[in-house]
Amino acid sequence: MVMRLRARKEEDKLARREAILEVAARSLGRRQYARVTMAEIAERCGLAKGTLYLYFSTKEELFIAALELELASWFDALAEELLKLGRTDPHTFGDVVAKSLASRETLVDLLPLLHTVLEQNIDTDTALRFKRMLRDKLVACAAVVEHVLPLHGGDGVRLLLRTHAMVVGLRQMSDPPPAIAEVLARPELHPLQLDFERELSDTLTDLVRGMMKTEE
Amino acid sequence: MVMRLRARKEEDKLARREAILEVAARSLGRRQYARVTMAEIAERCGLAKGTLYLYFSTKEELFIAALELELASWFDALAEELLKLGRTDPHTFGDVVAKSLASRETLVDLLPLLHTVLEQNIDTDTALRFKRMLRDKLVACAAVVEHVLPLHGGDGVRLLLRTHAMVVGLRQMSDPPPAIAEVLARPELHPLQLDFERELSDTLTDLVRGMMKTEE
Amino acid sequence: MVMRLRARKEEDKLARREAILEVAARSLGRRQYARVTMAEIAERCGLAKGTLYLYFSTKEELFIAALELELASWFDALAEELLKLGRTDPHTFGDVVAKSLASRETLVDLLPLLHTVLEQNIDTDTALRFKRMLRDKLVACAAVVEHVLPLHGGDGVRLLLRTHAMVVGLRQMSDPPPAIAEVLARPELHPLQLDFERELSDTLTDLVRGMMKTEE
Amino acid sequence: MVMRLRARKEEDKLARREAILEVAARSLGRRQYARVTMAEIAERCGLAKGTLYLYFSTKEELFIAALELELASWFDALAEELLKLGRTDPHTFGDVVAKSLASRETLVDLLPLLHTVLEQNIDTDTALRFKRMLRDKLVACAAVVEHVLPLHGGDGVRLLLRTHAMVVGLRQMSDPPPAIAEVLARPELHPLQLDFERELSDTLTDLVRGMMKTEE
DNA sequence: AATGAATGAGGATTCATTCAT
DNA sequence: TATGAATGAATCCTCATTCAT
Repeated sequence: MVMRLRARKEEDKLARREAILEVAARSLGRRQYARVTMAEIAERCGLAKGTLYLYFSTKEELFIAALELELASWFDALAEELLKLGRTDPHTFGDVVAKSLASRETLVDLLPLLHTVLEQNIDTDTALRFKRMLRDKLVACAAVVEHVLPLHGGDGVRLLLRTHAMVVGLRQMSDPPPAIAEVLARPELHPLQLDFERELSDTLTDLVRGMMKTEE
Repeated sequence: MVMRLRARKEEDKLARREAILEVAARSLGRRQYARVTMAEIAERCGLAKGTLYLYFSTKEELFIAALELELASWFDALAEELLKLGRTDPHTFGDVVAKSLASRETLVDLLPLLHTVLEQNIDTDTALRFKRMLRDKLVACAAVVEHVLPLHGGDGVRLLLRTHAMVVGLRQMSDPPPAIAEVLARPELHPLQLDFERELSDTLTDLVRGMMKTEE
Repeated sequence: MVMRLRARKEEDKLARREAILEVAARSLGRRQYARVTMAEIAERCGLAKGTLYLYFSTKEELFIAALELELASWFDALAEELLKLGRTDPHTFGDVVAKSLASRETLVDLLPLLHTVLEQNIDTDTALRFKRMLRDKLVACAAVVEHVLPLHGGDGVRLLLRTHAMVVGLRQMSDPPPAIAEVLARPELHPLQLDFERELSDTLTDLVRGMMKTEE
Repeated sequence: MVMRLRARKEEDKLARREAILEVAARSLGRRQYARVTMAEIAERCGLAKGTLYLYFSTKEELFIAALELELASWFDALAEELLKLGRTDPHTFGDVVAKSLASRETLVDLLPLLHTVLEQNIDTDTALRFKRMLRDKLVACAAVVEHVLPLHGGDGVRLLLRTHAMVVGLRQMSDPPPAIAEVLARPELHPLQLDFERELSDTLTDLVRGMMKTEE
């Protein structure tokens, strides 16, 4: 990813902004946030360090913008997919959600940052904007969820928040760094191994089942 | 917490070790791992920085040992409590587990570190020892879980891992730093607010309900 | 101060040049030179950063030109005023000079830069031009000074140079940044507080008295 | 100046502290404060950058401490010298003061920093401590000045403050960087050349004369 | 002539870790 | 065993200046 031209037009600048966001998200991978340096991102972008700061005033702003983008896009995609699905069952629902998340590696990498580092270093305005976006998308998507599953009122939001929590926790358990993966490969440690998509799907299925049962 | 004496005997050394672990765990709180410095821990212990390195060879070893301690103790306590409980229902189970976790702040603070930073910086031996401990406790506790709840075989382990995942995710969502808490206090952002214990309890209840054998 | 039009004619360019100089001088205030950025000056001018470089090839050139303007204008004004005054006494002289400087904040802000930063970063040509201007004005003004005060030959120049030195030193002592001003407000630190104009006037009065021919 | 040993004893630490201060002051010379880097000072000390921060928490603290040291020592030395002198005349006084300052290059280099950068970047506590020291020394020295010269009450402090101002201004005019010195060497610019000690001495002589004259 | 995006050298500061005492 | 002074790599960010448009 090399960008040499000057982004003079507004649309070029937006494009560059997004390009940076994508590079940043991909640079993170499963690494620690602190290990990703602005210098590295800049280099991968083919830009100078200073240029990054033309687009984002701090490292945190850069990453929260990346998360914002990914998150909004995921909510939209999920809502659309569920809408196409129509009335459905817990198993299918779990599958669809798990698959949509498993295919969005960068989102899943970014998500744990939110509470871990980003929220500790952003200003009120940024936080407010982000949280509002989150709330809007969440509520909108929750309505769709309640449309395709027979849940109690308010359980759409609840289910999505639980999904969020589950994703953060599961991802960390299912995708260890190579050194740990090697250790986990030993037969006696087999019970500690998890497949992200499969486990998320199963968990959601069970969870939805449990949330529906209450109904009667 | 000030320790000035020399720990000459083996038992003194162990006591000091644990004292350090406790201080470390409490020092973390809801802060970023990177923000907790070895200097700070040393000072709180009333020890010199160098002394910490007599007991733990790196910062990561120190924190993983702290987690190990907390985790083992929790598994044991939970197993015991469930055993006392005997055959039970999803709701009670959820309550018991949630309460036992909510009362162990330090464990809950430490848990997210495991995959986020600790596993990225420890050597194979430490990892192996930790994972083995985890497996042992997990399997033992899972047996108890399957004893008190009518689950399918293997679902005890599964439920505990899901609980682990849930705890990591939920905690981060339910205990934001003050600046974010303030933002979340706005009425329109109310849906994003969560109470850790209550939400964990409810989620586990629903999850267990969904996992239980249909008792036909 | 916004300038949007293109400066096509030579006179327009000169006008713009001076407009920039004025903005620059005013931007400095009592701040550190390093804290005044070219970006800030450009913005205050309503110009782009690059445009500044069409008029001045470095930041230092810009500021030395600003100083040059202020200084020349001050010398001229002072000479004129003294001429109007005619033969006078030390006290009146001190008053007049002090008042004329106190009313030229930007000059007084700019003056300490000369030796502190500007002279460290300008090329020989600029230095030569500046120094020649200074010499010319200085000598001319000194002649007037010797006309209104009974000084020994050569003491006009000497007095003006001493005034220059005094202004630089006094200004820094009499106009501290707010945080320091607050500290100085304490009663026990009262002896360290100075009023620029008053102190300059008194000092010059005393100095002239000491330099005057003993009128035997 | 290379220091390799560890300063374990309090007195060693103090010695090292002062060694650093001296290196810092000497590193400044007639250069811009911003051009002196912590890295350079560290290297000249034969220390690591981090070590500097064990002794001074910021660059500003380092330089203000250096100034404090020099200033206090100068006031003491001057007071002592004047005391030895006993009742004296303006000319001798000017000579003594000028010589004592001319022999303290580092003090004279440091002095202009006080108002230019240091006071813009220090916290209230440091400022207060510094100003109190300054006041104490100033008042004490002023008493001696009034003892050796027939001045009005309060004129001792006034004279010393004027001296301070004069020093800052004169030094900058009398010791230009080489490039400027070369320019000033031209015959027509001769009036702009000053010798620090001589000019300071003469100015003080005249100033004191003027301050005494008022008397009658 | 004017723009402003891009540059990139540079600098202060932090902190886990080492090691002389 | 304990200390804490010393280390030095590492990182974020700034800003004067350039240059493609």
